[in-house]
Amino acid sequence: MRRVLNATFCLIQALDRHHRLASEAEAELEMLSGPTEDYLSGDYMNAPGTPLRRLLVVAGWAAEQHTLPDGRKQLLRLALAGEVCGVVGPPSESRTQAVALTDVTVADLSKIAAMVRERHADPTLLAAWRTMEALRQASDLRHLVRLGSLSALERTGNLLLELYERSAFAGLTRGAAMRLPLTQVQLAEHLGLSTVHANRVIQQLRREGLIEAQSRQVVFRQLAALALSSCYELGTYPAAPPFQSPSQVRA
Amino acid sequence: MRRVLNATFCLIQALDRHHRLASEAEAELEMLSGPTEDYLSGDYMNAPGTPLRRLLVVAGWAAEQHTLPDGRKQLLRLALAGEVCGVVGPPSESRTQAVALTDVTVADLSKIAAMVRERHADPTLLAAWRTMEALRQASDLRHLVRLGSLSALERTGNLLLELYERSAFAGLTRGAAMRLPLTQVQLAEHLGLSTVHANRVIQQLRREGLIEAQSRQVVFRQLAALALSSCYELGTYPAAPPFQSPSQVRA
DNA sequence: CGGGTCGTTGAGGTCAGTCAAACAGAGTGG
DNA sequence: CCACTCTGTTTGACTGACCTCAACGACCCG
Repeated sequence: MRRVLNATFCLIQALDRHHRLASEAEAELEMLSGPTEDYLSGDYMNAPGTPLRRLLVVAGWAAEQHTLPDGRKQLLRLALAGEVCGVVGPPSESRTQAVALTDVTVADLSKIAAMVRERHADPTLLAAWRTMEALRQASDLRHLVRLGSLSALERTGNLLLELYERSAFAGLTRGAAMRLPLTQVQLAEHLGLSTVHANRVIQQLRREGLIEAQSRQVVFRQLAALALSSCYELGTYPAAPPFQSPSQVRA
Repeated sequence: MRRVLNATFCLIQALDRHHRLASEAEAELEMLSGPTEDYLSGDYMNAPGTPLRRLLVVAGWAAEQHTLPDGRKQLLRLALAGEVCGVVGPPSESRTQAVALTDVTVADLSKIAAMVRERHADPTLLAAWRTMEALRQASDLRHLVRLGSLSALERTGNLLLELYERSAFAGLTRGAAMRLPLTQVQLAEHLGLSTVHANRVIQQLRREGLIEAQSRQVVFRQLAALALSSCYELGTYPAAPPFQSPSQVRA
């Protein structure tokens, strides 16, 4: 019971950050939000063969993963707390799965997504939902640029900065510090690098004094310098969250 | 006047392929579709600083292009006739522009997009629109996999095959032949390769007897073999168009 | 203690980028 | 008609970024 409340609350929080919700919208969300599900790091979160559901990440990190016939894996989109995981087009190829990158708690948004699609939702909810999707799309495009045009070093710094801004938006940073519970293997799979090379790149960022990285946490030492050398435009992401109530307490 | 009709007709055709339109939907489209615009190869199609409009490509090829501070360019999404160009998230960074890859005729879909967003549209139109957007998203993800996980050779073959299926869907192929009016420079910018290497890769595909490429046209000699060696899953794209009236006459 | 994952390091190979130059075709102007 | 330019393709030689293979250390947990 506690969990259901948490999911609803987290969802309202997340959407409200994108667009101020009317109380009617909050009521709708409370009615429709289902129970949460827990997964362990590495678990697949969709039944094999079924199309991906839309899952709100309540706590932890998740991603969509594409597996090639020969076993190569590509992490397509990372989703941190407050973001949505598991939206793909209709081909819904069986090679694409939603996977838990850490131990994770998620909530199924299928019903809400359907409601939004059918337009039976509060206008403020629609607006928030749309903004959220637009941001996700922008994030996709940024990653296309990363993979297509940037060197390994730029790519890595660039991604870290985006994750930092997204974390900040979700109220998950403290100063220049950000939790980053991903393994280097996972980072490499997202960045299109070998794990060995990803490791070396991270070390170089450290050596150059741009970041400190240790025990699932990254501290940015020179944000502006890193942004410059990584071709990242700071401030692109909607800035600081409007205001954060003492909410985001860890479950 | 002739042109306006063409744009409307092309739009109806394109949407109808995704989801059978009711006649009410067609009426709505006829009311809202604006005049077409012509651009020359290389032109930017949005006024600088303004957010990208949604443009239906009536004839020719277009793309969204991201330019890095140091001048590197990345073609994000290709749009061929019947597809939409110019959708990006709200950051709408000034570095992203809609560009004509060939001489091109487009129609502004802003009004229709707004109508769809506000839900004042026929249900079949909404469904068609949604399917179209989903396909575009799926295409984005495929390209992420290409750039992140595939070698230059696989990447190129894979892209060609996707373009082939998309062309076929739009009724623009004849047998195993497809028009491909892109320069190798443009292909390279989309594939994240140098033009020199893109050229060598294309030659290798030719040498291996997988394709014939010449004068803006590609002929696939061994579709299945190419798909296998390029990690492309044939048939992922909605198959042949329902039926093509003698419509797609070149303007 | 053994076995697991994760991070780290070294040596060597290869894929793909850079630089440079030459060639082909289309359009232009004399 | 022939230079002439411009864009696009092609080729060669060289360089370097990144990958592969392999092994090792740190840490956690049973």
